[in-house]
Amino acid sequence: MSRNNKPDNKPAAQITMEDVARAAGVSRMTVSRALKSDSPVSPETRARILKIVRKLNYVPDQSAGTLSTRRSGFAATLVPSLNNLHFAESVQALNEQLEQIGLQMLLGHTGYSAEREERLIESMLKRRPEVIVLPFDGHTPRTIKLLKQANVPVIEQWEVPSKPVGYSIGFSNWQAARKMTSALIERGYRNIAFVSESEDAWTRGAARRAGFEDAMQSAGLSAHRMVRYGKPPISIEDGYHIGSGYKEHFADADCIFCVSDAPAFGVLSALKSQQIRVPEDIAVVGFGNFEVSRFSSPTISTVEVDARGLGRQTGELIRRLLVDGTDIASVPRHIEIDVRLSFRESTSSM
Amino acid sequence: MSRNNKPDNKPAAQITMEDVARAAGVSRMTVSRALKSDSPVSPETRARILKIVRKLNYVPDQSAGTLSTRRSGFAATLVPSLNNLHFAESVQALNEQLEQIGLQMLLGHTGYSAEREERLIESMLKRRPEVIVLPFDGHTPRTIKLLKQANVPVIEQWEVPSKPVGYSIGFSNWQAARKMTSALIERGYRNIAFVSESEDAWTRGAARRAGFEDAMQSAGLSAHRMVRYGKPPISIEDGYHIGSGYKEHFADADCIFCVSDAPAFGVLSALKSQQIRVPEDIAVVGFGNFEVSRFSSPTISTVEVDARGLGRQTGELIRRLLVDGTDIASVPRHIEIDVRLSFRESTSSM
DNA sequence: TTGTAAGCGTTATCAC
DNA sequence: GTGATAACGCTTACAA
Repeated sequence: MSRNNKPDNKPAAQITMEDVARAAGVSRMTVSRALKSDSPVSPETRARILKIVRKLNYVPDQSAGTLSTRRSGFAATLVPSLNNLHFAESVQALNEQLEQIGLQMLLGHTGYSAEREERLIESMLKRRPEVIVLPFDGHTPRTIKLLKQANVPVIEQWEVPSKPVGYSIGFSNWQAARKMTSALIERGYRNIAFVSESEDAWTRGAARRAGFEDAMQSAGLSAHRMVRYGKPPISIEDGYHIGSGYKEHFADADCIFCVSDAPAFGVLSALKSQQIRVPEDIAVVGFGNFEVSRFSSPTISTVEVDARGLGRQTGELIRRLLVDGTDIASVPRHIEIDVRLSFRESTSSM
Repeated sequence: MSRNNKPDNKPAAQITMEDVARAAGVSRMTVSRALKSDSPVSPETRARILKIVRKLNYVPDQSAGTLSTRRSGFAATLVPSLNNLHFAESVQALNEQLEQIGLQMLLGHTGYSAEREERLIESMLKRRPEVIVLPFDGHTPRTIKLLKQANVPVIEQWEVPSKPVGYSIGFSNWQAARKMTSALIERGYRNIAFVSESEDAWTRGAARRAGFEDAMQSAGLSAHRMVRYGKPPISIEDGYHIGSGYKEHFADADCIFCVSDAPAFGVLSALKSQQIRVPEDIAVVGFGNFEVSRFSSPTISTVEVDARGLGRQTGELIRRLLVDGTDIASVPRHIEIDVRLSFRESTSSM
């Protein structure tokens, strides 16, 4: 689709370095140097130039700079969805780091779709990002090819990829869910149900589900109580809907393990409105440690994941990879994010 | 801070249009035309060129394109914080629209700081955005100057600016809070307290506070029950903290009106843990209609704001401004977003 | 410390 | 329908 700003389709002339140079009676190069704090320019000329820069409100055109230096200053960043405080927080923390490094984030959301991810990457590559950050949720073969050909560091987040494209930062969702499930079994729960999205192929939600199944089967228990509902990201409302079907889904269950805190809160809400007591009648467990689960009543047991920390550490990894003076060979290929189980009021201690 | 990818500091050579042209036995221009669907190229040559493009995995460098066409394809977008589902949803909705128009979002968060906003705008202007979207929370004089000089459409969101820089889309926070307060008074509440951030100068939170005060005073009631706590964005946890000081703050109040749903949920949680009944002992009201307030118990009365709709309509406004074929003079300078009061269980109907 | 010249990779423009 | 040439605004590399 074509765009224009002016009816006559001629963009307004911009103020260029040449204009500043002329006004200051120097060459473009001197202006260019005056704007870089570490370049050799006499203090007087620099002062004079900067004064003119301010007077003319000159703003350098970074497209031209990029073309010349072959450094875009972009960090391509993909998230599954912003509509999830976890991802939003990690993006915000990462963005704060990027600003310090002098990188501008290019943000896109995949909507948990590998095809959308492929399109986004394709379009972002036109901007020549210096690093690519994306969630590990399974990529298309073409995505992987594009990533490798981009010839810049690739960082996969939120998982421990079996076949990493480049760097990775995260934790094993399978392990985490398995650990929580085992802990629940240890606390005496036997008929645990699992709540997750309906279309979660390749997502980390599916890994959690598999971890749950493995833990149950290893303990000789049945993992047949599976409720699949709602497209990713599964919401509070989806959880409420599921919880409203208590008799159908959970009549013989003693615990409901949800793929994230959002549906856990919704399930809790639905159970409450049916006068079903938590944890006396049935326990509810989430995943992610969203703020809401610390203040609901009862508070929700969950798997604590430090989203801000993940974002911040991603930024630090990028700094080590891109900023001068680091031995790139010494940078770890994977950074493990700790998760811990947090038992609160929605499960009984038994 | 300087960056490099390679130890030798020489970026890898990229595949250029020239490479494709050579392989296809045509000139660069023909390749360029073949890649634009609406340019005149014979079907055969186009097919041949596209085949080579795919084989070489050629990705055009948009920096060069931008330099030539003077169109960056960027939409600078600022939000106060992503750590707020409202903003996150509006950003996501806007981003979906932008993709259709063929614009790439440049995202930054101001953290409710006018100085940060100024720095962000300054840095984004280097990318020559074709449109600038930002929250109305009061700008520095320099920010306003920068915005005007940018010579592109500016869209302020979430308020009805008294002195708009360009276009605007939103609603009057003052009016909305005033309306809710009046409705609460009509329902019999007299000693209403207001909960808001501690440092909210220039923010929309302050406008809500002022609307509350005006409504109280107009009704001959005292607006002295003000609790200010937590930096923006005020969180669930801040609300919990405030609610925990029930005796200190709310002993003689009959209703707590919170500047957003997040602290309202926190207040509710704290009251519950002190065995204070809502709405029997005291009512609680929020602002924004976050998902959580529809599923808490009791459900929270609030001012409904359609964040996704605001994002979507911002995108539509941009389309009208930038896409060919629209008479720009016919585009409204302000788009009003409807808000409605939603009374739920946390207030009694009286 | 400053300047000159030659690109960076693309597209607008004008020929043919 | 296709090509040659000249920008676009900046920085690298080298010279003075």
